[in-house]
Amino acid sequence: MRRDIFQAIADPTRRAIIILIASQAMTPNAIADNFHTTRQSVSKHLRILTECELVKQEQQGREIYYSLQVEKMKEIDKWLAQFRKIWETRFNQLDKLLSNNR
Amino acid sequence: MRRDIFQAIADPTRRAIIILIASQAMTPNAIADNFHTTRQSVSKHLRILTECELVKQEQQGREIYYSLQVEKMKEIDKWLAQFRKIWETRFNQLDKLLSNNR
DNA sequence: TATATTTGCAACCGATTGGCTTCATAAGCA
DNA sequence: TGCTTATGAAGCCAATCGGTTGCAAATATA
Repeated sequence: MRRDIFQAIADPTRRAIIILIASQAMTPNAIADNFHTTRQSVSKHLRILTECELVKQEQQGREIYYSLQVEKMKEIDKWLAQFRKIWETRFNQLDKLLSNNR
Repeated sequence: MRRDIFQAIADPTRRAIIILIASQAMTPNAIADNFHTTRQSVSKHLRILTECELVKQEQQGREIYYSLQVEKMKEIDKWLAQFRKIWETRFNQLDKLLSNNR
């Protein structure tokens, strides 16, 4: 079973969950209230997000609070970095071109 | 059929293709040489990448050169931006905490 | 013109995905 | 001690995915 961060953020519901719990920890029930789907389906998404360490749990009585492990998001940022170099170079070239034609 | 950039980069082969053609345009045959898969399978990946505008084609005789539309990658960067804010804030809080304990 | 090369597309197939229902477990509450 | 609430796990199912083979079209080459 492939379980990497890119596959995790491929699903729109999971991306929405990530945004939802980015600023505050939430329980599965509270998260599910925000979607037109069952609590069990959200639970499955949370398991996937947990497995690739994008999310961490904190038990509090019988409730479990889920929150984003924002550090993990840097992995995507790191992957993007190699392209950022390219698009910055292209921008500079365009910039130079515009300067020469002034 | 869902066809967004996040689903496009979910597949490891597609991510490898993206990196491969990031610096130079390549034909499907040349791209397929880099993978342990058939040319048709690569062709299918290229179609998906084209459909979500991550890649553009340039016909040259009977050959078609594929290259990365690096601008499109900024969409991921834009999505990441909202989390970048959070992890920078956390870093600053940690920084402050360290300063206070100095 | 006949042949080879480059490519995309359609059809098929097994594996995976995302949702659902059902059930088991554990914690709070009357 | 029952009853309710919060949650995860298992099993089912239709849809999708990624790969394969086979074929057709267009371009280059002899």
